[in-house]
Amino acid sequence: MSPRVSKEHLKQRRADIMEAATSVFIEHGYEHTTMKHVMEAANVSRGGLYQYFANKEDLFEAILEEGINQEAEESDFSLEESASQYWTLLMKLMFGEDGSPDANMDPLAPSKLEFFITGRNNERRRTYGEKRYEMGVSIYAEIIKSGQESGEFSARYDSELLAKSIITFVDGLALDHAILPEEKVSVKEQSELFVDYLKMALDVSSSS
Amino acid sequence: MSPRVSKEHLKQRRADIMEAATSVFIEHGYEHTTMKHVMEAANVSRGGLYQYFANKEDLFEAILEEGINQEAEESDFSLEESASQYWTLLMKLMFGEDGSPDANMDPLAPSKLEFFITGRNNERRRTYGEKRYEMGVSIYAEIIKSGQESGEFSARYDSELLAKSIITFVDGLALDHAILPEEKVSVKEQSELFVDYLKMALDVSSSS
DNA sequence: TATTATATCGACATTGGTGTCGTTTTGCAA
DNA sequence: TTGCAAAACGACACCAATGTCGATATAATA
Repeated sequence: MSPRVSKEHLKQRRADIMEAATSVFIEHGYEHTTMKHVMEAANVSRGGLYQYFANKEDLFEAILEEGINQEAEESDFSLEESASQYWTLLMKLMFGEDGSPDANMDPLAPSKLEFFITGRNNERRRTYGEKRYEMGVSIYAEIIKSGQESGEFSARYDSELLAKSIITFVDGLALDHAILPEEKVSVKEQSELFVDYLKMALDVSSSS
Repeated sequence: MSPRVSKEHLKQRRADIMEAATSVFIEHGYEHTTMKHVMEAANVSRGGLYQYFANKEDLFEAILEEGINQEAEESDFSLEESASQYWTLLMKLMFGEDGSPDANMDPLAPSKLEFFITGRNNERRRTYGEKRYEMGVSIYAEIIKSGQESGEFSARYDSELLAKSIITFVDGLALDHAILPEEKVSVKEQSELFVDYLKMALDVSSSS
């Protein structure tokens, strides 16, 4: 009755594998990475790898969840505490900490798209995708709604619909950028234009 | 020196295979369809199939090209002849013949997304994707620019950037709709909202 | 009708990836 | 130290898909 190694070590090993796997997924994409790729990148044997993850899907989902956790703690949000400035909050949510449009995209985004698109006929995967979508929509919608109720935003448009439009924009940009270089897509310029649009739709005139 | 069958027949057979293949791609998606699926759907033997198409990629590209041809001849455009009404033209281009937002999406769209995303590390495929993107952008940009020059549209925003934004929207919508049912995505409502936005950006007040 | 070019067929060898399982190694506790 | 539970290993059997190739069937010609 003695585990070979401490739980610490196990957690660490698992984390290491996930990190190595992440870079593999970034390089090859979801569909084209194989467990062998991961084995090599993580310096782990076949059997060793399968001890931690049942298969590629399991591994990728673990990485996805990990990502959610990280985001959650990074932006453990000033939340509604930073009151009144819902616009700033919205911008931070869209573009990260500095809150202004840039050309930085999540390097894992293309793999995520693959994962959900190619898995759209898989019940489990689709359900999971829906959950994430709803989650994303509700986060944006909540902020917008709060802003509208506080009077900071115009209530001309439905908050939920605006939230979905934001997601559509983000997804569309991620998709195009997954295939094309950012200059061709004009990521930054498109983002700025979209922000302009949001300002109109929400009647915000902030110049920051 | 006599072919076994007429060229007519060969064309026809090829077309039949492509049609059958299309429905297979729609059902299973690009990555998950196999040549065997196509063989069965098209009632053709392995050897027979490979006589017409070297592999799955070749087959899918043929379908893509076919699609472009069809679109081109469908909308062999009143073009700049239907002059002055660039807005109508724009709407037709986005939403098809009736020119108003609906929830109809190209059923092959999800497979197309797969094809380009999963092939983003393939030189040939990426180049092809870029060509199609540029093509799409230039079509929209041209109409917008014409409208701006004719005075029908405001020239406040760069036509190229607006064109890219349209593509981003369309792609984003296709992506989300590939995974989620259209009610969840609110395809029609989002489209209407986007059209509103375009009206603002182009200073169009048409109520049609 | 006989001939022949070739369209079509389907069996096959090959490939590449998966998940398992018996063996070996190793860190911790006694 | 020593014993052991389980972590790590890697060979292996399996499977699904691919592209090829020699054999066969058949439509046009002569």
